[in-house]
Parts: sequence; structure tokens; C-alpha cells
Amino acid sequence: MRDKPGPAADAESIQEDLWTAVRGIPVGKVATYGDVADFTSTVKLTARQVGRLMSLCPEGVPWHRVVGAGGMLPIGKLSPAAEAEQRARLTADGVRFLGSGRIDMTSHRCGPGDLPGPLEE
DNA sequence: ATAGTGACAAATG
DNA sequence: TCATTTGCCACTA
Repeated sequence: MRDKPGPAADAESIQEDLWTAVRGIPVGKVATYGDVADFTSTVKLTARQVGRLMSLCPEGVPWHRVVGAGGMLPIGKLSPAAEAEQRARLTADGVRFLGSGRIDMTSHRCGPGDLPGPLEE
């Protein structure tokens, strides 16, 4: 190995795996940060880690399919415009919203194993 | 090194 | 259903 002993499994690898997991979310479905963190995993990530890395997510990644627990959109805290965009994209994907501005997780929640990502065994 | 903050989550009242 | 508190991990002052 050549290279310094950086942080366990370079952050690049983590991101790559993360994007793959997010991209594996089927259209019309959504996953929570905790779920995505569970899918990804070459290294066990926590919901916060996922959220933090999400800000770096490159183009082509349906980040809008990643929501908070219960279908809340915590993005509004960071960028109100992004929240509107996410909402519009999800609607275009066929996701329904509840009157409280939250997503109808009862029908769109993606659980571990329901994702065609690298988690398969 | 300590404290504060943040695209979160689960438990509690 | 909502508000509060605690745990989590990384970054910034």
C-alpha cells in the first residue's frame, strides 16, 4: 500500500458507495438518512454522516429521494429553495405528500433489503 | 483541548 | 401530534 494511512476507508470510497445506494432507490420511493446509512456500508455510517455527505453529492444522484425520519424535509433549514425542488421532484416521481408537508412514508418508505443496491447478499 | 453547531433518529411526556 | 432531550459523528471557532 502506498499512501498514508488516512481515515479508515477513504472518504472517497464512502461517498462512492453512498451515491450508489442513493442511486439504487427506485423511482416513486424514498429512504430515510438512517436507512441509507444502513444500506451503504462498507463502513457503518450514521444518519448525520449521510446528511453531511449529502451536501457533496454530485450530479446524477437523486438526493431528493433521501428524506428524514417520518418523511420530514430537514433541508428547509439549509436551503429553502432546495426543499421546494425536492418536493417538486418527488411529486414528479409519483410520491404523495401529506397535508403537513411530509411524505406519505406509509407507501413510499424503502427499507433495508428493499433496495437493489450493493446490500444484496 | 473545549464548546457549539448541524440535510438526523429514537424515546419520552 | 408536537415539543423536548439524548446520542451520534465530524467540522469550526
